Amino acid sequence: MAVPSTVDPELLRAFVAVVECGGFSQAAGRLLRGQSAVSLQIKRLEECLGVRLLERSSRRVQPTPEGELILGRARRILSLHEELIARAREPELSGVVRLGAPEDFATTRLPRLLSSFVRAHPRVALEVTCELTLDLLARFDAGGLDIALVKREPTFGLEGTRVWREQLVWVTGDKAVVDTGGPLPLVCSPIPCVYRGRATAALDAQGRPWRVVYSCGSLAGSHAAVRAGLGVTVLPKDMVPVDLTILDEAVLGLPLLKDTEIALVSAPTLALTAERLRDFIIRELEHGGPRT
Amino acid sequence: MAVPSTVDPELLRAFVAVVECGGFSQAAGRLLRGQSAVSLQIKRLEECLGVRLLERSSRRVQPTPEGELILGRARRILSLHEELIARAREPELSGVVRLGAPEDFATTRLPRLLSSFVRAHPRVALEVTCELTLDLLARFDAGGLDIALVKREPTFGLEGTRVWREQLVWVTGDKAVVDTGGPLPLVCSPIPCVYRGRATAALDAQGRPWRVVYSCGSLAGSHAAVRAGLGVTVLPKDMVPVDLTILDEAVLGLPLLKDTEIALVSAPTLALTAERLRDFIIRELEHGGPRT
DNA sequence: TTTTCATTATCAATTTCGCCAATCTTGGTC
DNA sequence: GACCAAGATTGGCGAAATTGATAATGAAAA
Repeated sequence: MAVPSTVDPELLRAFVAVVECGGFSQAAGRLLRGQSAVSLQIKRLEECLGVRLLERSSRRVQPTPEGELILGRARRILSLHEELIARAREPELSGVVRLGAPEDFATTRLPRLLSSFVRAHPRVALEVTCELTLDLLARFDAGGLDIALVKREPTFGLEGTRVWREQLVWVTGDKAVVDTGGPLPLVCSPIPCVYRGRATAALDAQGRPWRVVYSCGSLAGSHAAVRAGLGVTVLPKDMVPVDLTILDEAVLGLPLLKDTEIALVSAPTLALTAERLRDFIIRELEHGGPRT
Repeated sequence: MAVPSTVDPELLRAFVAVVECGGFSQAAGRLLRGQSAVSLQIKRLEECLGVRLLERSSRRVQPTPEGELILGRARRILSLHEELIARAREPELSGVVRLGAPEDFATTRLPRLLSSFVRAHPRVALEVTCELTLDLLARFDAGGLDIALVKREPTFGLEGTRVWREQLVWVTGDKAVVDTGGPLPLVCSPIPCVYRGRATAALDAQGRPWRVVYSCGSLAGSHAAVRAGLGVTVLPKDMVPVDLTILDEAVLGLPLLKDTEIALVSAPTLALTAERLRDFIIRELEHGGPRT
C-alpha cells in the first residue's frame, strides 16, 4: 500500500475534535458533519497512519498512548494551517516600522533577510537605524524604536529573543602586527562597543597588554584600518571580508572569544505591521540561521 | 464565501513543486499528475488563500512576493506532515535508553514529561541516573549515558541544546536565619554542585560572608534541612516545596541570582530509540516549557 | 436476566470534486 | 505572420466522501 506524503488535515481536525469533545457524536456537532462521517474519518486516519489512535471502550473515548503522541503533532499542524490562512488573507500591511540593528548585522544579514518582506508589503516603510548596541538600547528604551536587534552580553540585555549566534574571531589584514612584541594594536568602534569590551576583557584576563590604535564609528572604516595593517579587530566569523585574515588563537596565543549573540527586543505595544515584521524576522532567522 | 480552516496539503505540495521546478509542466511530472491538474490546483490554492501566488509571465514562472512568504510556511507544513507520517508508521521502539538528569529536575519535571513517551512505547526501558551536573557530564563523557540533561553554566557546557530556563531564588524554612548577623548559613549539595557555586560566587561578589551548615547529596535531605531552619538554599523557582519560603533579594540584601539553564547533550551516535527520546524531550519542553 | 439507552460501526445511495484528455489562448521567436 | 511552447479552459468520467438509515455493542436500569 502506497504511503502518502501528506495527511488530509480534515482528518486531523476530526481526531482532535473527538479527543477534545470526548466522543464521536459531540465532535460531529462541532465539525458540522454527521456522526457516521466522523467515524469514517477516524477510520481513514487510523488506516493512513497504520496506528490505532482512539480507545473506544466503555462509555468514554480516549486517545491511545500512540494517539497522544500524534495528537500534539496534529494540533501543531492545524495551528500552522490556520496561521497560513490568516496571514494570506490578512489585509495589506502599511505604515512605518522603526528598526534598529548593529551596523555589521544591518549590512550583512539584514538586507537579504528583509527583502522578501518589503517586496511582499510594498506599502510598508522600514526606517533602519544603525548604532552600537548600547546606543540602540538607549534609543529603544526612550521609545525611538519599535524593534531592535542587539548584541547580547551575559551581563545585560538578557531579555528579548535570541535570533542569532555566531563565532567571534580575531581578524587582521597583516599578520605581522600581532608579533610586534609591544601591546596588541586594536582597531574597533568607540567605547560602548560590545566587541571592544569583549576583546579587551579577554586580553586583560590573559594578562596580555593592548592599545587601541584606531577607533572608528563606521564598520567600513574599521575594515579599512585593519586592511591597511593598523592592527587586529574582532568580528563575527561570517562577516569577515574576504581580503582579511582570520587568526588562529591557538597559534598566536590570543585569547578565545565567546560567541556573539544577537537578540530581538520589541516594544510592549506594537502596531500590527511591526508585529508582523517581528514575527517574520524571528521566523526567518530560526530557519536560515545557525543552529543553537 | 466560507474560509476553511485548513488547506489541502496536496495544493501546497503542488505550489512548492511548481516553484522548485520552475514551471507547471515540469512540476506535473514530479507530482505524477497532468499539467491541467497542476494548473487547477494552483488556481484552487490561490482562490482559497485569496492571494495571487505565482507570476506567470513570459517563459518563466516565479512566486510573487506574497507567494514567497507563503512558500516558507508551506514547506514547513509539508515537512511536519511527512514527519507525522514517518513517526506514526515507524516500527515499535524497544531497548534501553540511559538518561541522566539532576535530581531536582528528575523528580519534578521528568516524570510528567516522560509518561506519554513510555506509555506509547511499552517495550522501551529508561534507566535514569540522578547525579550532580558535573558528575553527569563525567559519566556522559565516559560513555555511560546516551542522553544527559545538565545544568548549564556560562563557563562550561555551552554545547548541547537548551531545553529549560528558570529563575533561581533563595529559599528558607525560617526567615530568622538570614538576619543572624553572622555569615549566611547555606544548605546545599556537595562540592561539584552548580547551584552551590552559583550561590557562593554571588555572595562573594557582594562581599557577604557565608558558611555551609549542611551539605547533603540528596535533594529531599536538603529540603528537610532547610525546612528545619538550618539555613537557606538556592532552588529553581518552580521547584520550591510549598512549605518553604521564597526570599525577596531586594528586601534582605541577598544577591540576585542568574537564571538556571538546563541543556540536553547526547552521544554522537545514538540508537534509534534514544534518538527518538531525545527529539521527544526537546519537542515537549520547547512547547510546555517557559518561553525564552 | 432482560430492557433500555446511548454510543459507534456499517451499508447503500448519492453527490461532490478532482483528474484526464483534448482544445483554446497567449506571448515570444524565427 | 506562422510557429512553438507553456499555461488556461472545458466536459466527461471515476473515485471517494457524505449522508441517512440501520445494525451492533456495551453499560446501566428494571
